[in-house]
Amino acid sequence: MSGKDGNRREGTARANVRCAEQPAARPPSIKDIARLAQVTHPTVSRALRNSPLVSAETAARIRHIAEELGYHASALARGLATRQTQTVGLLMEAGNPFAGEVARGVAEAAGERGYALLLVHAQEDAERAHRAIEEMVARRVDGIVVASPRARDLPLLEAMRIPLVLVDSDAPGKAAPAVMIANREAMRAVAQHLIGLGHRRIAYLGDRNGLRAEAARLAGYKSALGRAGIGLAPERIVACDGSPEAAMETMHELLRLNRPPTAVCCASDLVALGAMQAMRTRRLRVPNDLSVTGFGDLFFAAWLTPPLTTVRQPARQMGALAMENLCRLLAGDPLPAQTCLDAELILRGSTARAPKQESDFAE
Amino acid sequence: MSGKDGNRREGTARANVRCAEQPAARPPSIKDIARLAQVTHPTVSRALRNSPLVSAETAARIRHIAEELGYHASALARGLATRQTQTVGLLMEAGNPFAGEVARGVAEAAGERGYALLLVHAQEDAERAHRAIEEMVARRVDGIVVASPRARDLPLLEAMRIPLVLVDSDAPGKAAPAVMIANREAMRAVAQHLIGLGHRRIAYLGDRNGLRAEAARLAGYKSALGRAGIGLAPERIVACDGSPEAAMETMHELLRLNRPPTAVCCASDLVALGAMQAMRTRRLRVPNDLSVTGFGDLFFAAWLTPPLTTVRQPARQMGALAMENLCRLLAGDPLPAQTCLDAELILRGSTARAPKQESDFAE
DNA sequence: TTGTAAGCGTTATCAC
DNA sequence: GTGATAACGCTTACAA
Repeated sequence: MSGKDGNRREGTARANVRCAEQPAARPPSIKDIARLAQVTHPTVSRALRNSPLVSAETAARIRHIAEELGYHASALARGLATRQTQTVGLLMEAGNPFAGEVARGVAEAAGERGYALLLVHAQEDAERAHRAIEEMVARRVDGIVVASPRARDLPLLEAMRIPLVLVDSDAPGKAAPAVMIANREAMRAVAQHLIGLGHRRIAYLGDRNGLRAEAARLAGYKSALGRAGIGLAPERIVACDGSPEAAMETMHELLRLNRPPTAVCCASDLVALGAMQAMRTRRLRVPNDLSVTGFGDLFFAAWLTPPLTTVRQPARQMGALAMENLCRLLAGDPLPAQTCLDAELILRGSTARAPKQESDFAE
Repeated sequence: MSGKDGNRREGTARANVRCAEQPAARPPSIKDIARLAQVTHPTVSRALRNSPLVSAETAARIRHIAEELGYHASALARGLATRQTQTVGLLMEAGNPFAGEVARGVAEAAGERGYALLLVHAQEDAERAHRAIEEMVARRVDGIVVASPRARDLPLLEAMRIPLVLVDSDAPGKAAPAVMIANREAMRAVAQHLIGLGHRRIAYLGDRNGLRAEAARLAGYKSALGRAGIGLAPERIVACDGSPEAAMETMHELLRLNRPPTAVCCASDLVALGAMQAMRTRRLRVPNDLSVTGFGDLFFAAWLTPPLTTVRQPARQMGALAMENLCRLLAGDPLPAQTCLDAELILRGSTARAPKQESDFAE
C-alpha cells in the first residue's frame, strides 16, 4: 500500500525500495511521471496517447515531463495489457539475397504502420527450425510473414493459429494468402524469347528447393515449347539444389549431352551464375555459343559479363505488399488467396540468336 | 478475489468471465495449467522452468498438461517480470548482401543462446531512422548489434544506455566494442599482390559510405605503394557512394586519365562490379588490359567473369562473434574494444601481370 | 515441496 | 476530466 501512496506525493523523499536496491536505473514509467505531474498513472497513460479525456493543460505538463525523462512506453507492458504486440514475425533464410530484398520491403512497410519485426532465421536443422518458430508464439507476434521458408516449415506454421502471409511460395494446403508473381507466364516469356531467337534445343535448369514457384516456372517453359511445337526432351530438363555450385555441376552434365542445348533457362539468377561458370570452364562463349537466362533480377544480374537476361521479380514491392496484406488480415478484411504482381522480362546480353548452323533444325 | 479462487477448483465449471466474452481463445496461461493440475500457478511456473523446488511427480504432471494445451510462456509477461527480454536489436540495412550474411551469423548465434532478434532497418530518412531506433528502447531489447549503420545513427545509439556491439565499423567516440577484420593489412596485401604482378599505376576506387573501415582500407593501399616506393598520384585515388552504378561512372573517369591505371583496387565487391562494367563498355579485357580487385568476397565474387580477386571477410563468423561478445557484455564481462578476425586474400582470375610495355616504367 | 502475496508497466472499467 | 482499482501473465520473496 505504501508503495501506491507514493505515486502521489512528490514531496516525500522516500524512494521506492526496489529503486534504492538497484542503482541500475530502470527506465522511467508512467508512475514516475505521475508522481512528478501530481496526477495518477492512468491519467498519464491517457495523456500520452492523446486521449481527449484529459485537459489540454495537464496533458501538456505530462508530455513535457515525459520528454524530459526520456520516457518510452514499455511495449512489453502494453502488449500484455492489450493482447497485441504490434510485432510481426519475419521468417526468412538470412543471407539469401532475394529474401533480403523482400525483408527490406517488409521492414519499410512495417515501420510505417508501427509494427516491429521479429527476425526468425529459417534453419536447416529441423529441431532448431521448430524452436525458432515456437519463439514467435512465445513472443505473441500478431502475424507472420514468410519470405523464404524451408518447405517443411509451412505445415508447422499453419498449425499455430497465427495470421500468416507468404511471399513467393504457393500455399500447400488451404493455406495462407500469398504475394506472387506470375511465374508460369514469366518463364513462358523467357522461353518464347529464346525460341524467337531461333533456339530449339533449350534446356531447363531447375531448383529443387523452390517449392511451388519452381513448378510453375517449369510449367511455363514446357508451355512455351509446346506452343512452338518443340518436343520436350527429358534429358534437357534437369534440376539442382539451387546453389551456383550445384548448378555448375548440373550444367556440365547438360553440356556433355550428345546434342547439347543452345540455350538454358535457369530457374534463378543464382543458378545462372553456376551455369555460366560451367560454360566459361569449357571455353564456351555466352551468348555466342550458348544463351543463358536467369530469374529474379537480383542486384548482380545487370553487372555480370555478359549482363544477364532475366525476369525482374519486384522483391521489395512484394515484401511491402505482403506486410500490407497482413495488416488487412489482422484488421479482419478478407484477402484473395493470391496477390499477383507483374514480372517483367529484362533483355540483356546473355541471350542472342542461336548459332546459325543449327537454328533451323528442329531439336 | 473470486477470480483468484478459481485457480484451484477445477470442478467449478464457471469459466473466467473474460473468457466467455471473447471466444477468440487466448493462449493458455500458467493459471489454466494450474487449475487442471490442481496446484497454484507459481508451482506451474517453477515446474516449467525445471526448478528443483517442485516434486518430480507434480512437475511431470504439469509438463504433461502444458504439452497438451500447447502452452508457450508469454515472453512479454516474463520480460515484464524479469526486466530482461532475451531480445537483441539488430540494426542493419536490409537488402545489403554483406549485412545479410552478418545477420545470418547473428541469428544462428542468438538462437543458440535463447535470444530473439528484433530487426531494425537502417533507414535513409533521419526522422524514420530515429523512430526505428527508439523502437528498440520501447521494446526493451537487452542489447544491440549494429551491422550496417548509416554513419549518423551511431551517436544516437550510444546516447541510449543499451549495451552495443558493432560489426565492421569502428567506434566513433569511446564507443562500443567492435568485431572487425584488419582492413588496413588486408588492403595492403591486395595492393602488394598487384605490385608483385608488376603494376605501378594502381588506382584506388573507394566507398564514401564505408565509415572508418574504408579509411583503413585506403591507408593499407597507401602503405603498400609507399613501401614499394611508388608515389601516390592523387588523381588515381577516387571514391564513389559504394553502388555499382556510381562505381561505373567513377571508373570511367579513371579510364579517361592521360595515363590510366593498369590495376584498380576497389573498396568493395559491389564497387568492383561497377568498375568491371565500365571496362567492358570500353572493350577493355580483365585481366589482360586491366586488373581489378574487390573486397568482401560476397557470394557472387567467385562466379563473375573473370572470377574476382578479393579479400574474404568472414561475414557470418563476424556476426556470430558479435552476438557472442554482446552476451559477454550483458554478463558483465569486460571486452576488448576490438576483436579482429583474419581476412584472407583470395586470388582469382581478375588480376594478372601488368601489360608488358608498361610494367617496368615507374608510374 | 507448496501456497500466498506482491510486483513488473501498461490499459480498461468503473466511479466520482 | 480525473482517480481507484483491477486486469494482463509471469516471477519471486516469504510463509507455511
